[in-house]
Amino acid sequence: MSDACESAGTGADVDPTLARLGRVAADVFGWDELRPGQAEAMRQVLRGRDTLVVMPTGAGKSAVYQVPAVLLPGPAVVVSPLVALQRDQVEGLSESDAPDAVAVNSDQAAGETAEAWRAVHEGDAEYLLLSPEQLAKDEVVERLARTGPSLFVVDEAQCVSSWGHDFRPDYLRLGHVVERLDRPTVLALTATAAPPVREEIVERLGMADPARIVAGFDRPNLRLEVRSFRDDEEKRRAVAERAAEEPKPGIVYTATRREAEEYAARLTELGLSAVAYHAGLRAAERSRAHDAFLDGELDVVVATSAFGMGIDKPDVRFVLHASVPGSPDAYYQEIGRAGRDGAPASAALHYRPEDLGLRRFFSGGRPRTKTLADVAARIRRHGAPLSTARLRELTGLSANRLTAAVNLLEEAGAVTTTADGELLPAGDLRPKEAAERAVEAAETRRRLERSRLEMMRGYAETAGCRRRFLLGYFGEEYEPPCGNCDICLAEERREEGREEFERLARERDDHGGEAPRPDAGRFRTGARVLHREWGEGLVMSEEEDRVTVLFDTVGYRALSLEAVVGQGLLTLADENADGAGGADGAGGGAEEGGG
DNA sequence: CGCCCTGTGTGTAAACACAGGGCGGTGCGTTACT
Repeated sequence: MSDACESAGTGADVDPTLARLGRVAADVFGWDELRPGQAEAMRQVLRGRDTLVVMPTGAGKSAVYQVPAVLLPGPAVVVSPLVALQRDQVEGLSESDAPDAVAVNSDQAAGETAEAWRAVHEGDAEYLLLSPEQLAKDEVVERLARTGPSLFVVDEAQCVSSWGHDFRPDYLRLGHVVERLDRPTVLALTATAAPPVREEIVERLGMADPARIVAGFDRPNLRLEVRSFRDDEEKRRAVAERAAEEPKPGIVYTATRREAEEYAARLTELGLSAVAYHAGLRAAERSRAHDAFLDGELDVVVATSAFGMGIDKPDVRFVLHASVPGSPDAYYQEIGRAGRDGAPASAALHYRPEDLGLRRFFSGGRPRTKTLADVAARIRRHGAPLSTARLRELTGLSANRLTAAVNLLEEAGAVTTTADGELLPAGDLRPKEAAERAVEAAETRRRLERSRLEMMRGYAETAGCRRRFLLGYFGEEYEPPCGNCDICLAEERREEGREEFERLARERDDHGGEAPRPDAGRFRTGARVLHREWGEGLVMSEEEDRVTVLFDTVGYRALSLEAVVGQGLLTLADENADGAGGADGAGGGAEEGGG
C-alpha cells in the first residue's frame, strides 16, 4: 500500500542520509517530497547496498537512481532494454536542471556516440544508458571500467528472467559485467516480478545481500474479467464489440501480428480510430502509432506484446486480451497499463483453450545437444581463456545462439567466466556430458515456462476471486471478495437472492457453523514442502480449495486441498529432512506428462 | 498446438471437402546494397 507521501526532510530525528537525498531531490530535481518506498530505496543505494525495487510504473522508479547518482562519485550505468526508452530518458533529463544523460547504441551516429563517451569520461554526463548487447562488447566494458562507475542500474529488470534465457541472452551476462566493473552498487528496477522472478534477478545479477523494496501489487480500480469461448469467430465478435463499447482509449492485445491487423481493420470498420502495432511494422509507423496513442488521438491500439514497455499513459480505460498470454507475469504487466490514474478501468481476458497451443509453441524451444557439445569442446580444447568473439569465429554460430549456449554450459558447471570476461572450461565434464547437463537445465527452464502457462489457464478457469489468484501469484495474500472481478460480482448478485433462501434454511436446521478444514493451515504461503514425485517446492498461495506450489524441477502446480489432505500428497520439507534438505534434487528424472 | 493456405480429388460444372505443409512473439546490432 502506498499511502500518503511522506516528506523525506521533515520530522525531528531525520536520518542524515535521507536529509541529503531530500535536499538533492528538491534542489536539483525540484521534487519536494519523496515517497516512502523511494526514499528507502535511495538510502540503501547511497549506502552502497545492492537493492531490488519492485514498484508500479509511475511511482517514480527512475528517481531511485537519479538522485543518489548525483551524490555518488562516477557515472551511473543504466541498462535499458529498448533504444526508444533510452532516448526518452536522455531527453527527459536534458530538459530538466538535472545532470545530463547520454546513450550509446546503434541508432546514433558515430560522432554522437564519441561525444557521449567524452561526456562520461569528463564528468559532463552523470548517466550512461545502454543495452545489454552493448555491454557484451569488450571495448565497451573496458571503456566503462575506466570511468569508475559507482552505480549499475538494471531498468525493466524482469527482462533478465523473461528474455535472458533465449531471446536476449546478454541479459544473463550482466552479472559478469558487474564483476568486471569492480562491483559498483547494483540497483534492479521493475514493475512486475513474482517472487521467483525477483530471486532470479538477484541471483543472475550477482546481487549481494540486497535490500528488497516491494510495493503492493493490488490495483483495486481494475475490473478483472474472463470470458470463455468455444468458437473462434464468436470470440472475435465479442472482442470487437467490447472494444467498441468500452470508454476510450484502450489497448487490445493479440497473439499474432496477423490478428492485430485483422482486429484493427475490424474496429476501423466499426467507426473507431484504431491502428495495429507489432514488430513487423516499419519503425516510422510504429512511432507514429505510439505518439498518436499517447497524444490521445487514437481510440484503440491493437497490438502484440511489442507494445507497451515504457508506455506511461494515465487514462487508458481498458486492456482487452483477444488471446491468452503466456504467463500471469506477462498478463499482469499488460493489464497494468490500464487505469494508472486510479479511475475505473477494465481488464477482460477473452479465453479459448485452443489459444494455449500457440503459447505452448512459443515456450517450446530446445537447444541442440550437438551445438552445446561443440561449444563445450571448443572451450575445452582451446586450453587458454577464450573470448566470445573468437569463439564465435570458431563455431560460426550467431551471437545470440552462442551466448545462450555459453550461458547454459555455465549453468551446467562446465564453463566459467574470467575476471576479463573470457571463457574457461570448468570441472572435468566431457563435452557430451556437459551438453547433456546443459540440456537438462534448459529442460527445467522449459517446464517452468510451461507451468506458468498452466497458471494462466488456472486464472482463466478459476471459480474463485480473480484478484486473489493474481495477487497470490505475486506473493500477496488477499482476502476476497474483492468486489471488482467477475466472480465476486456474480457472487454478490447471487448473495442477494440467497439471503432469503438461507434464512428459511436456518429455520429448519440450526447447525450454523462452517466445516473445519483439517490440516489446511499447515501449508501456508512460504512453506517449503515435499511431494513424492515432484520433489521440493515452495507454497506460493492458498485458496479455499487448493494450494499452489512452485516445485524446483517441474514449476508451478496447483493441488486440490482435498487431495493434499486426504492422500497426504505433501509434507513439510523441514519435517522429514535431516540435512537432506537444500541440495539439488538431482535424484528424480521427473518427466511426468505434466499438463 | 492450432491456424491458414494450397493443392488435390470429386466427376464433368461448379463448388466443396479434405489432407499436408508451413507458420506463429518480443530487439539489439551489423552489414550489404540502393
